[in-house]
Amino acid sequence: MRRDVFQALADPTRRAILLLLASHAMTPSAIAVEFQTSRQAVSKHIQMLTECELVKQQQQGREIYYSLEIKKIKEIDKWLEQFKKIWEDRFDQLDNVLLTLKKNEK
Amino acid sequence: MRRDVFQALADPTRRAILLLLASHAMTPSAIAVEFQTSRQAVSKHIQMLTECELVKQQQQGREIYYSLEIKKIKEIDKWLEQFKKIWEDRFDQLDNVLLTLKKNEK
DNA sequence: AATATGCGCAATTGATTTATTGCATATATT
DNA sequence: AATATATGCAATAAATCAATTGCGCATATT
Repeated sequence: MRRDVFQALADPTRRAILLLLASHAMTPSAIAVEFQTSRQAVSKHIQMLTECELVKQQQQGREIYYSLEIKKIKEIDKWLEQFKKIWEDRFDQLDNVLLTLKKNEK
Repeated sequence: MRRDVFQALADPTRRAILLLLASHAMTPSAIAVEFQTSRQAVSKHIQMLTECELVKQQQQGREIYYSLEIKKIKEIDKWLEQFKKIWEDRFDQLDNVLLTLKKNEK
């Protein structure tokens, strides 16, 4: 079973759950009422998010509050940074082109 | 068929292809030799990346060079920004805690 | 103590994905 | 002109995923 952060983000419901949890911790049942799916479906999504460590839990009596694990979100950002170097470089190249054009105007 | 950027990133081979194309444009056959999969499998991945506009093509004779579409990568970054606000806020809160502690020391 | 609620776990089913195989088409090479 | 190469497309099979259903267990509520 594939269980990495990117696989977790592939599902729109899971992305929505992450956004929900971003503002405050919630129980699975509370999350379920926000969507059209069943509590069990949400539970499955949460299970995956937990396995990927995108979400952490805190038990309170019989309720379990889930909240966002920001560390992992940062990992995605790290992966993106590999590309940021490139797009900055390309902007640099574009800048150079513009500079050359300006010089030629003179 | 789900065909969004996040779904495209879910597959590790596709992520690797994107990284490959980040440095320079490549043909499907050239990409295929870098991995263990067949050319057709790579072709399928590229097809999906094209549909998501993560990749653009440029035909040169019978060869097709694929290269990264940086715009779309930025879209992922935009999605992440929703969370960045939160984690910055939480750092602010942490800063406040530290400040309070320092004040109490005095 | 009996009942209700919140939750996880397992089995099942249907949908979606991934990789393979085989083929067709267009462009090079000989 | 014949052959080789680069590629896309379609059909199929295998793997994976998502949602439902039904269950059991622990914690609240009455």
